[in-house]
Amino acid sequence: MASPDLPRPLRGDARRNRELLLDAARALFAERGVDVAMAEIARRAGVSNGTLYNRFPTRQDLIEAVFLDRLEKNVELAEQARVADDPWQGFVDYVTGICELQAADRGYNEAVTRGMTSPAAQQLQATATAALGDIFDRAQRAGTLRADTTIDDLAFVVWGISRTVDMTGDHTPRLWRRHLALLLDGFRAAAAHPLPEPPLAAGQAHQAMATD
Amino acid sequence: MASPDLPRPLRGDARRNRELLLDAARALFAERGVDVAMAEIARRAGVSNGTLYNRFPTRQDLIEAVFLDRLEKNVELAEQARVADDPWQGFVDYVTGICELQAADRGYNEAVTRGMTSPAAQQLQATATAALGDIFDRAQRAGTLRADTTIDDLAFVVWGISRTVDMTGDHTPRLWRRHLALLLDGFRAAAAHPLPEPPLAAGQAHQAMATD
DNA sequence: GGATAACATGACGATGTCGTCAAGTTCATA
DNA sequence: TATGAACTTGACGACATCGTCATGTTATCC
Repeated sequence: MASPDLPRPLRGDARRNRELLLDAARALFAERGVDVAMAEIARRAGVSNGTLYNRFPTRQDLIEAVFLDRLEKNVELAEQARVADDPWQGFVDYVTGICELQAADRGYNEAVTRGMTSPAAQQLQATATAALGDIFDRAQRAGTLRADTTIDDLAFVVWGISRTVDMTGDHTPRLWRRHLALLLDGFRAAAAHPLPEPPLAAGQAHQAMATD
Repeated sequence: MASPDLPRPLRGDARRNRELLLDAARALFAERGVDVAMAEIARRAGVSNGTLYNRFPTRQDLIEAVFLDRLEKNVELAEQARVADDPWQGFVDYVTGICELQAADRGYNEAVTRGMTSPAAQQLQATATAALGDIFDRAQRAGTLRADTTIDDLAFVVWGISRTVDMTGDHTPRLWRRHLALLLDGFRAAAAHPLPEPPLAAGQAHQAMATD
């Protein structure tokens, strides 16, 4: 049957409209979050809402298409941090990097929270998780990162910083760095006091915070 | 002329319906947040939506009526912590207490975030803020709480924990205590590394996090 | 340059929420 | 117990968003 399951390529106008929609969605997601009205995205892109639904049948499809490159950026950050000269500095740089992604785009954290289910996204997340494991191991073996933490504890950082960005981003756009500095001091081995609860199990963390 | 500006007392049935509405709203706010549909609150209370709007013309009125007693609880926690034997323990107890309030009631943090504008609420917030100032001073003078933090930095704790509760409360209801422990370790003087940004100005913090 | 599949359009019905109001009912007072 | 004010009711119009679909248009291929 000569059927390679490749989807046939889009027609020229359809491809152009797809790009216009992605641009519009990217901008609106960044400033107002991923729950903006679909009709508004279409209007901003200069196409009808019918076209929007033709290209992206569900909001989730649109979200995943928009944020795939942010996931790639995330992986890139992790790869750099994994080979940093100073293990602790690598850890700090990575964490700071993903927080910067969030500070720059209100929709990013919402998208990751919702979960990215496309195969491409899953793959990137797996890669980032693996690299993050190395980053953690190195920093813990160096004795700077406290030994009783897990990569799943980074969910606290991501969640907390995104909330601070939501609350203060408009008015004091750099304040989240203060929040992060306080949090990071709590991750130092020198600061360690016993933790009262076990960390999130790996599966739960993945479900809840995806990869970043 | 002979006009004490006291509002006349409600009629018996109206008073009863008011209580039914408050009970219904309290329960729904706690489990689903303060944005539940007004009609659903009325239905749960067993009255018509018209009655709901008669008693509480705006959602904000209802929210403030529901959460006033939580603010009182907050003040109570602060008064206790202010006279604790160990200043650091007092600080920890207070912070843990307000986090417990949030963990028990999804609506509480939303309500405070939105701001409580009634005179009674404002007064309670002012009292709590004053007590919190003392708690901070004592713990800093004792040398356990790092000196470069401000009461406004507690906003980070409140915001972060509420987010963690939102994300994990259903599945791992005690996990937020781990998050809090990590945060508190970052507030210890022994852990202090320089902070990159100045704290929120007092006015902004009040606006943003109210009193807790 | 014509035929056809791919695509775009925007009006539409469905759904959910809000706050109001005219009409009916109940409480409180004398 | 009768009267008027206080209160309750639930239907209603306004609004916003969603996803669909019949119709009209455009690109692509022979």
